Amino acid sequence: MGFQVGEVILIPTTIKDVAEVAGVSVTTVSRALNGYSDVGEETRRKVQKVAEELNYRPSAVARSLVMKRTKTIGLLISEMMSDKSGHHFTFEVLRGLHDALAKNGYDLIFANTTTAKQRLLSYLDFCTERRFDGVIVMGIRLDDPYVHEVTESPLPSVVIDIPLLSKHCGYVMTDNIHGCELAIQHLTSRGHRNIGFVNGHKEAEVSRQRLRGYKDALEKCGLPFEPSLVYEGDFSVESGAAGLEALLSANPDLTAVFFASDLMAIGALRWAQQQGIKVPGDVSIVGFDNIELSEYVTPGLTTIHQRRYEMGVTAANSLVAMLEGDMAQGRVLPPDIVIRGTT
Amino acid sequence: MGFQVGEVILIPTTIKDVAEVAGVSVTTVSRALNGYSDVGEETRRKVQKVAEELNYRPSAVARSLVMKRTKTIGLLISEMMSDKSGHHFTFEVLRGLHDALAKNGYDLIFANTTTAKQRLLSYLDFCTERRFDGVIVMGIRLDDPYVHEVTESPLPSVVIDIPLLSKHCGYVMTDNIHGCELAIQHLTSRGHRNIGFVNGHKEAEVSRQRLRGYKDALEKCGLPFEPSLVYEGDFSVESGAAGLEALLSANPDLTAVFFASDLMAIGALRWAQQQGIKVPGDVSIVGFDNIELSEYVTPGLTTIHQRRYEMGVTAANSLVAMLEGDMAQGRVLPPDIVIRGTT
DNA sequence: GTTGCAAACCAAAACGTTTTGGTTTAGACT
DNA sequence: AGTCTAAACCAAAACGTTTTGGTTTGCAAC
Repeated sequence: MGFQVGEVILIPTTIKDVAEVAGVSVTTVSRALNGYSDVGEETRRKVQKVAEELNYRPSAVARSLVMKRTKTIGLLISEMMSDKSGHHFTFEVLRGLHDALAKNGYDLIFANTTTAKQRLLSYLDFCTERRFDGVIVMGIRLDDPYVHEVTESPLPSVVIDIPLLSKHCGYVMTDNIHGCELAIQHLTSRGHRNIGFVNGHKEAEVSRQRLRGYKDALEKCGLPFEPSLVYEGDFSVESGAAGLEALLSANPDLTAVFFASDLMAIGALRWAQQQGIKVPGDVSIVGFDNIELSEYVTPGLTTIHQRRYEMGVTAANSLVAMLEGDMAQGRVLPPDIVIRGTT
Repeated sequence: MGFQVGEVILIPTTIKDVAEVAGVSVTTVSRALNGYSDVGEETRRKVQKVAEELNYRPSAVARSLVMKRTKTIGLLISEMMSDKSGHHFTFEVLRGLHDALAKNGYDLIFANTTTAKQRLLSYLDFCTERRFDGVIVMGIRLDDPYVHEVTESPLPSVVIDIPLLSKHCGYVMTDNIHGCELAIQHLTSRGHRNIGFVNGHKEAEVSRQRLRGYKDALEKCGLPFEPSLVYEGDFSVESGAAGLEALLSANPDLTAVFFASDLMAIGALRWAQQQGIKVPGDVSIVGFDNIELSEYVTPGLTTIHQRRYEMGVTAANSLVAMLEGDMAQGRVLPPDIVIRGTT
């Protein structure tokens, strides 16, 4: 008897123990500790004292079973966001999620997509086994079939960076269209007319949006859209360098390039410096994300800031609201432009 | 009846449902699905088929209650590691932890130290309520009283970066002494004789070790230890700059400085460049950690690499081993030196 | 035609809570 | 003296599993 972990046996006090010592029923202990009104003041104090003395901690497991809610939220992250370079974006969102969830009494359980694969379960099955109250979905590729199983299920979910809205599925994302507009406007205001664009891979919804934003912004500024000015990268440092090289050789009169991620912009910046191309002298560079790195490269990277911590908080609060009966919502956060040395 | 989340009611199939449809007892369903031998082949197939059809997923909650183990590991991180700059170190360790735990069927639950504070519980009480099977402790200040409550309790734990070893508490850390030796040896091999040291705050065990390592290495190289060559920072970018400034003004003949973290080294590097001090021309810089950033600053930062992902994996495996009855262990991982442009 | 044994199955207890639907007691009102 | 009500308490059911200690059946061995 007791809680078996390894060779050790932990024996946490149960409500029964408290009841016996206090000389009342378990019902009374439960109701006394949970603040119900049908227990006498004296009895309540007695129970509290005994519970304190025995160091009683109600089992979340037992409670979850009978209450039919676990107060746990699953965090579904794809490798895309949890790989070696994922931290720049992911970590801050995570902090926001955690802080807001903790404030509401929920715990966050990691369940990156390998967890499920390890156990040969679909994400949804995994969530069902663990009886999560809700799920946060993050960095999922549009072509991942399992993710839709989750977002379409009745399990309440909030998706980050894909605008999926249904009865049980809300989302949070940055206003990418406006972000691109800020970037292009800034470049044109500095006199640039030939502005290239290096996008992320097209399995990401944000890539679609940013391409659209780039086009819209050009139009707004009265510039023509030129397909040869667009390069499809994959968000990585390497593809940024490759993108700049490709665009420059195809368009020698290019004077500025907008990148769909800071990591790509930084890759391009390094490549340019190695090639003796001056930034911003020969070519100006604007990134997207405002990761911490962008402040520390030389020259500092001009970029579009995403409120990552706030995205986490918003997603968490949105999910909690759904769990309390609110409608699912889509929330779009405004970006800001941060002007540094590359423009 | 059913699982209540918000207004929605999810009704997962239970073992009872499967039993009824398959026309057997719940005992048989349980034993059939869990591979026991006292169930006929035909019955087993029948049960499996029905379970599949009804999409049955055994409740981890109910199972935890009766099995007296939750297959969950708590992750205790202090603000120190989960603040805005924490990701450089924390995220990789996290990945290692998660990957290794998932492989063993354990889930990782975030419980940064604010979680507990929010709920007015000690960390240990929080762990007890959630009935974690074990805990990973990370980035805790030496002077945090609650952490010792955890590591001294019978709850199996593995601490990262503090050498606490007892019956139920193991640890994983980098060989800081050797790391410092690598750094100092590298600097002396380049002819430096006056080598300063900017340490982290002294509430961190790693700071103590790195100071010791710095001293030992000087001695090994036949150089005298000079207290005025040591500055106590706090691991932050700002304190790195302040450290370099202070050391330089107190010791004009300084030619190299070793920093206890990359973040501080980078702060110093930026400050130096702003002041027109050439790196590595006027002063050489070595950091510690090898965070991703250190590769991208200009010039690239020479630093001591910590195997962060491996630390996570090692800690996780160590904890799992303890849960299976092994002794708690202390494991020390070797550092490497990464030579880049600042030396 | 017992006895013994293995194979296949099952009823019930246990895990630690919350909640439902009571019962008991004491005092107030007729 | 009887009825009603409110306050204080409690027994038992429920949650969904695993496990213990069986029982039943059929067949081989004597």
